[in-house]
Amino acid sequence: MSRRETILDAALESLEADGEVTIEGVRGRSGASIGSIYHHFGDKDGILGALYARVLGEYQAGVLLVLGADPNAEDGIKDLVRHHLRWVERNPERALFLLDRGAARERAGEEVEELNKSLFAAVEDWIGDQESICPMPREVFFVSVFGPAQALSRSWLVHRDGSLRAVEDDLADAAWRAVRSA
Amino acid sequence: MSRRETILDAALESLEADGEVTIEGVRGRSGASIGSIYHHFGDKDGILGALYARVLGEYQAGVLLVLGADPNAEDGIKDLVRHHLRWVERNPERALFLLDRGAARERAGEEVEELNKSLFAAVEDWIGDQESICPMPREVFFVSVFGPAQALSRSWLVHRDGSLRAVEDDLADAAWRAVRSA
Amino acid sequence: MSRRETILDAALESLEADGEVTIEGVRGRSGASIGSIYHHFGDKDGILGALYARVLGEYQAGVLLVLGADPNAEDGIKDLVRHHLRWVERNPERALFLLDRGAARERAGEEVEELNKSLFAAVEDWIGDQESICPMPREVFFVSVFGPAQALSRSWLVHRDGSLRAVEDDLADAAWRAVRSA
Amino acid sequence: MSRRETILDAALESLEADGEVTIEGVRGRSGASIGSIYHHFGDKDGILGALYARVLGEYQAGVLLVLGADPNAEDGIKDLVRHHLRWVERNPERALFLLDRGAARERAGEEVEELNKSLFAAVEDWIGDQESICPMPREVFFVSVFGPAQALSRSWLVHRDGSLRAVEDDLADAAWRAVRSA
DNA sequence: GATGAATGAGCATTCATTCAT
DNA sequence: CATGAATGAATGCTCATTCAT
Repeated sequence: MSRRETILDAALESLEADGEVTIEGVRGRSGASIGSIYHHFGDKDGILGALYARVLGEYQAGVLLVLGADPNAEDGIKDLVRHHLRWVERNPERALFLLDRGAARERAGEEVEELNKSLFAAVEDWIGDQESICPMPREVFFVSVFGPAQALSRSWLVHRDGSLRAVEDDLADAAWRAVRSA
Repeated sequence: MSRRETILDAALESLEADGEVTIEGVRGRSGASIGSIYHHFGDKDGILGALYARVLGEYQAGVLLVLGADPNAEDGIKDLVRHHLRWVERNPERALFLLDRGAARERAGEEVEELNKSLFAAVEDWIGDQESICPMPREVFFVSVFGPAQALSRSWLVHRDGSLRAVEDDLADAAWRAVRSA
Repeated sequence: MSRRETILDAALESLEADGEVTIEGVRGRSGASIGSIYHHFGDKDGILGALYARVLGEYQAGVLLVLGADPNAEDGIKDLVRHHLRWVERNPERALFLLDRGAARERAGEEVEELNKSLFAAVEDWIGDQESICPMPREVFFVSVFGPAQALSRSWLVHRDGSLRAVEDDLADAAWRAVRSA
Repeated sequence: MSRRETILDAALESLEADGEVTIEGVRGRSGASIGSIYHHFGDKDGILGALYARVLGEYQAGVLLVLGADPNAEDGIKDLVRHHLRWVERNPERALFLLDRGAARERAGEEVEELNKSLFAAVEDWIGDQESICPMPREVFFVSVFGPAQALSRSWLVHRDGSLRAVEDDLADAAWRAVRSA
């Protein structure tokens, strides 16, 4: 594995262990020198950006897996919501990172743009012009499907009581109602 | 105005100006000494908590105003969504603070509990057992109504391009579809 | 002695011992904490500026002493040159600091302005409209008197071979010739 | 152009652009690798020394040009002063480098020794035993001619207000007075 | 000759917090 | 209630230099 990857792994470990990423944490866990870290990432934002891209990629891989099964509209929407909740519950620190770091996203730049673009494309490809989906602006569609799950995830990430499983069907149903036609 | 209020005002100014709250920033803007600040708030979390309570109170006052008109279910839900989007657009820094500081909420403790409790009560009072609302767990209802608006707000707060006005009706419609019965 | 003065003393010690001023050096020698240093001076430039003002003040005190004797033009000019060379030889590190830190002067700001202003005033007060001084722009007068001594000092500060005493009379004579009338 | 020259050019660009020379700056501007830079110059002082020699050579070339016209003592002295001021005004960054880096001169070693030796020789060759020059130690003669111009240049380099042209005749006159006999 | 990944000591700075007056 | 000097752990970052390929 390349040094760059090793450092990024260490950054992820830092995130999971400490809830934040510090250069010292990355150095200690990666075994790389400070200089080497800066050689590969420029500055801390460089690490955060690369990390954001990686974690986002992992999350989106799950989304693409859902779509890969080519479900009908209702099943797809509901599965997306369930996938979101389960991924958050299994990866709480990564979820917090993705949810909180609007800033890191900026720096991630191109790579994240690419990821989002291809995800959007995949989703729209899947929905196509299904009549069962109520026509609405794209961003409204996205936040209608994922917004409630994100809000619930955020709340759970802070309190961590109970399991998101208990409400995933209710939330999936609500998301489907929000976007279905008629 | 009491010293305590003056300091809290300064904290808010700091937040709007710097996007964050530091003791030094509050000191400079309030004219109070560091010692005085600690005397009144104990520690930084004390300030953040009080600030959270104040800003949340401002936001909720708008919500209560919407409910005060005692609208029917559909109009109420849609107005809540519109109110959310408009408040965010008018108060971007406060919105960011409310959206990002799940942590501050913890420390705000009692005061915020009270606020939320009375808001929840007001909302449930208003909804009552209206048949036009699909039965679902309370938290699912809340995130279904506010979650999409929050997600869209967050995205807008990062990019700030265009106006949220353009999509508020679409979003209000979707929220209503999500929670209405059949 | 005030903490501020103690820190400034330590900065001077650092300068003499290491030829440069570092925060760590000042901390170690002053016994003050890093925080205290920053409390009093804001940042490193703040220390450098204050130090510049202090050292400049020391140097100028000697100049004022020369003028205080109210010598005639020729003796005064020559004494100023000799004072310069002797002060440099006795205070090589401070001289280097004064000679090299055009930058620090900037930050010293007001205090240095005051010092220079009052020195200029004292010098012009002394020269008055003596006919034995050739009329010339003020800055030309100053660099004609001090410039050669500064250039020689700088060279000596780098090599430190021999003593400046050996040439002080020649230099004093040349300075006098440069500014005397006819 | 040889790699060595390319690197030296880049160092000069770095100097003019950043006011300092860093390996990274040189690398970026030269296109050479870090390893290559070290291969050619040994260490940073090696670059600084070579740069010092080059810039000094450029400056001295102008001096030699003045002397090449074989002027009488008065015209020569005055032209040297004027040449100095004009060169500084046209090459402020190089002038700062030459004026400030007594240290670099050390490391420049032989090459600079040669340059200075031949310049000194040229100057003494020109002055010869002209009776119009007041007898004085060589170093006193040099600083009497160039010292005031250097001091004025240094001041101008910091503030950069106005033009040195305005005082060049006054300064040339003063320099001539300083070294002429009787 | 050329490359660039790796090194790590060293540096300035931030900031929440304490406490004697 | 108010003041502000003092604290010091922690952080991000720079930069000359080495060396295996």
